[in-house]
Amino acid sequence: MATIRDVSKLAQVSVATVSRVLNGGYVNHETKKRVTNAMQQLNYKPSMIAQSLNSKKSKTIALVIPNITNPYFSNLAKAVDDVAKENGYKVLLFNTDDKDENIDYYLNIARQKYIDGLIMATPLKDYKSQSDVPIVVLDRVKDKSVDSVVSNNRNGGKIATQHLIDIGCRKIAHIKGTQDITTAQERYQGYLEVLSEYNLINESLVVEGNFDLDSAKDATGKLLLEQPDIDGIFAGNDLMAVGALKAIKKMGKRIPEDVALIGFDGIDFSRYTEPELSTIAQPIYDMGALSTRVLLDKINGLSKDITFHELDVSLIKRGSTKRQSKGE
Amino acid sequence: MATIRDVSKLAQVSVATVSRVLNGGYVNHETKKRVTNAMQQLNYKPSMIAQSLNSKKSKTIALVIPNITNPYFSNLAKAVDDVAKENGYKVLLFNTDDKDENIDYYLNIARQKYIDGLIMATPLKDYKSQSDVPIVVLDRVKDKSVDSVVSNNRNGGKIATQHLIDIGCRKIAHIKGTQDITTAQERYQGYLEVLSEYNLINESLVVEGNFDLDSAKDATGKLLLEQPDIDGIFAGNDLMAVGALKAIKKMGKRIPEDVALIGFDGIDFSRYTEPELSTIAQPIYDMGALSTRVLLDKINGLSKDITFHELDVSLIKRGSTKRQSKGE
DNA sequence: TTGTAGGCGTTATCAG
DNA sequence: CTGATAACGCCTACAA
Repeated sequence: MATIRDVSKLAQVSVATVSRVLNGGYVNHETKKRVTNAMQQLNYKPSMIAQSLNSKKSKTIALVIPNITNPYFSNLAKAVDDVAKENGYKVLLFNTDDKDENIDYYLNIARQKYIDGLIMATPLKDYKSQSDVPIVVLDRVKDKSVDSVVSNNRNGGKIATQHLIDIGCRKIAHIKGTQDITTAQERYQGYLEVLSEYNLINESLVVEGNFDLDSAKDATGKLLLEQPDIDGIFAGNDLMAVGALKAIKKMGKRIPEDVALIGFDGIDFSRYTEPELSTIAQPIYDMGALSTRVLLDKINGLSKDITFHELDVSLIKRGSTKRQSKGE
Repeated sequence: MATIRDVSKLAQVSVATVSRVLNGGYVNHETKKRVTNAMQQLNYKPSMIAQSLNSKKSKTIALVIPNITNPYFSNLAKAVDDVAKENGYKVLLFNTDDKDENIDYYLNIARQKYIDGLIMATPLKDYKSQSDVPIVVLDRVKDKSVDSVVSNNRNGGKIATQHLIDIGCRKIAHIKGTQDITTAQERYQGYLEVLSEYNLINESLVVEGNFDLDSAKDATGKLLLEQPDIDGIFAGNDLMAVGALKAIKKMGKRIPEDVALIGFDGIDFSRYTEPELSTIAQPIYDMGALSTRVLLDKINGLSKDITFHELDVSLIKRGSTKRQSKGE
């Protein structure tokens, strides 16, 4: 590993000069050429570690997510990585495994490695942002003391529910997500709001799932057994919608003829089912990209004040809600 | 940010002593207590960057994958992260975006950041492993000069094909993956081997997909149009199997009655389809975990020689191949 | 335009 | 058992 000193010797200049050609300072054209030649001969690349030690910056950001295996988060990661790369930043992956308790562990590592900033996409309640590194959070509105990027979940819940009503559903169930997660609350809120407009609210139509397939499958199975006349289901996310779909089919009901079904997220695999799932698409990639940009701006001091971005969701109509507009 | 010097002052000892309590050297019990107290008061955490500068190690490994969005790789990433975390290592994410040309870029970053080792899960042809950092590759057998972890793709191809035969298929098509990828070649090989045993080989039954859904859907559509009597399809991976499934259904054929279908990988979503997909499951998590362990052993000098691990795949029978053992 | 020297935070060596 | 001090590789005044 060639060091700056090796280069300086070979080029017969001081290390300061080498450093200058590296970072763009005043340096004579000729000597500059000598230096770059030397660098190439030695295949010299500056040690980012040494640079970090005195700049206290690392040109890397950390992405904190509960589970990279979840398509929602892997898509997010892709976006973050893309934007980071564009700007010469690296991405350290912090997969919390849904263990929010360990958040301090990650925060400490961030400090110790001079991580320049964090993107937190974990549904963490509240952590005292005692840390001094810039942070952007996703999907958390509670505390407006942090920069955040969210999508309009409440509105999404409304759109989904309204869509079910539009295609003729009158007994609409909701498989809600874990309620300590704000996004789940909001989607539920949206659902309630629309139903109340139509005087269709019925508490027994709401069950809670775990944001995963199996919990939703079970819940839906029971629900359908108790109330066979349910004609529409809004699932809190796509994964649960798949679970619901399986339960519905298992009972011998047809989708969408007997029960219409809509999910939330707009994950790729919502297209894999039969029928394909209608869903409320979140601009996942955009959210990841935007939060990264916001973070980088923070890091580079381009933006000083706390920002709050809310992105729009959109309805994707597919087979699972495609009816011959029976009713209105 | 408290430094070791701050601690040393507060505890009234030299930095050397602080360093000793940190790394476990001889130090008097009393003074040790003073030091740890000081550390706590100051909320001192050693700078990993400074440590790295000294040791030329970073306690972080890099994971190089083509696309984190692909469930295969995100599951891999999870495994790598788990094992790394267990051992106090961090994971830097290198998402190549299928651009293998940039591999040098990543290799350089690795050098410049004193990355301790790399896990390469990209279907790269060959790169001169001129780098001196330990590397473990996944899914590449060509060159046995590198440590590698693979699964038995050829055998998987055989098992899949044999299974189709066992349930009575006689005209078995194969949607193979891009053939510059060794794993795709091997699966294809396995397919051919079994068919040749039964004298069932027919070149017109093989088409190439792009490892993604849509390409496979198109390919299968055409294939089925030309040869309506195909009664079994082995897809090169699960994603393509989903594509095939859609094409089959679109033609009004039943699965598995008219056409049986089997995929490869064992990705979660192979359960989301209707019927659920039979598949050859790779021990993805195990592969990721194992390769990480191999890498860490390399890093810590516990293993000096080049190792080659081949893991077994397993047949998962599900709805898409469930027949009333018609025929043999 | 170029060189010298001090500092970034730790660890390791070598005396005491 | 403890304390100076030199490295690690780079950047940045400060001088020249």
